[in-house]
Amino acid sequence: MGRGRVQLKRIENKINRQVTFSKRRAGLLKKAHEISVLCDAEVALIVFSHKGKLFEYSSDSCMEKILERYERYSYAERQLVATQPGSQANWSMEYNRLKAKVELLQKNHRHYMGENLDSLSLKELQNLEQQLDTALKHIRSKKNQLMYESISELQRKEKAIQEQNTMLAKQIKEKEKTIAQQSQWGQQDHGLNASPFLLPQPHPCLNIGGTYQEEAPEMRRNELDLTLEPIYPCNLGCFAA
Amino acid sequence: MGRGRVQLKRIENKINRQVTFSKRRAGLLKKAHEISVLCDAEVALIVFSHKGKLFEYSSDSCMEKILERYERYSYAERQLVATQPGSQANWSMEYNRLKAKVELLQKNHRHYMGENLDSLSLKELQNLEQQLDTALKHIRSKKNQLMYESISELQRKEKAIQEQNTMLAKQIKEKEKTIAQQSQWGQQDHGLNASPFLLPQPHPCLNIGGTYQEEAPEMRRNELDLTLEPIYPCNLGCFAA
DNA sequence: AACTATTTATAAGA
DNA sequence: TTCTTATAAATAGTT
Repeated sequence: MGRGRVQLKRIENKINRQVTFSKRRAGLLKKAHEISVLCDAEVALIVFSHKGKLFEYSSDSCMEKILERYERYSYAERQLVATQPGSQANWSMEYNRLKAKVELLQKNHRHYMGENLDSLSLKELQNLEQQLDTALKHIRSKKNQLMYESISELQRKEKAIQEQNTMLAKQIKEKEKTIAQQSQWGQQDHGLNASPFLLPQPHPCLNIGGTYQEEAPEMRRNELDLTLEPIYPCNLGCFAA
Repeated sequence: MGRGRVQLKRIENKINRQVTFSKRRAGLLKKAHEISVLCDAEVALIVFSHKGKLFEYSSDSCMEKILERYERYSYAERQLVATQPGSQANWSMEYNRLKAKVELLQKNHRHYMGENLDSLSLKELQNLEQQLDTALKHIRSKKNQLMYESISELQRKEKAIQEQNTMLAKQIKEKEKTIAQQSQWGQQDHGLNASPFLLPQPHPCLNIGGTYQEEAPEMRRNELDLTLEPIYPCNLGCFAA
């Protein structure tokens, strides 16, 4: 794409290569992100430049999680390190123990993901089903709780702001009244700027009748923005230990 | 790129999402390959579809190599392991890596069990919910499959036994006929116990008309005992270490 | 699985 | 490096 057709071979000009790398890298990362969002896929992308610099992208679940899932999938089982003599014996044992643990956990995890079910009996499947069902209930309950909390919090804030608005509007009315009275009395006093708390925001309220003030909260409730997350997912910082 | 501008958000239509995934995946893999060739870069790309299918690309040096390089890079970056003297450095690093893996897996597992949900964000909860939902569907599908197989097997057996019954009943009728004939002819022969294949079970069939024989399999199909499992679920033997 | 009207990506130039 | 622009590629919607 660009002014000329491009041959699929290493760009020999160093500058050109660097520039192309820069541009295409950006494009590649962008596309990786797009497919992950559009198609709800889990994507991990790792790029080492010719000079060895690392660039990476991973969709919301963090890189380590994805790589782990990958390793589970393509188990190019690495050979267990042969037991070694002397002081390393303990290490080796401990290491193997951990490794077995990991394998067991991964196997279970696969089952919890609904994968590799062929090895399970009907009974085991029933157990698994029940467990996941329970888990799902907990998760949904927690999710609902969070959402309700968000809504409550937003409503609380909204109410507070609304009250502030009302108060400010009242202040303005009083000021206007005072001004009107002063005008009636034909006095030349300059009281226009004597309102120290007057903020710019409340101005629109001047045009609002009393009943609209009542309706506003209901009207706005349906417009609450529940997109609590930023558009660009950031890594969860897992696996930091 | 295409006939319409595209919003960067999950495509809700399942068919559309699948098609787009297919197309964009091809594009992404192609671009990954191009940048690796054009710019002499090392690229690893892992994509899990929404359904959990794996697609991957890695430039000439194989995936495992790149992932290893990645882990080395990111571990070095985080200065996870204090540099240790002598030959134990590698062991220690590897050991800690595994340990972290175990912790991560255990944490995940708890989430999959619907526990320790307080640390999760709304978005993470949503992801988890969806994943469990999918898993549950797979599990239930597998369970149903097993149950249907059980039913088929039982029906097959039932039919075989029924046929045997019919045959035996026929034999008995013939014997009775013979006996009746012998009686008619006034012979005193004791042929009552002369039927070596007579079993106690088939007796009820003697009272059954020919048409009922046809209906019986259908009638009984609904009485199949499907309580194949004991009520008490047992653990899957996970994580005994 | 093909077909296109469009949008995007990007090579080359500044 | 960054911006611009002409053009190649990718792809969304359609058939």
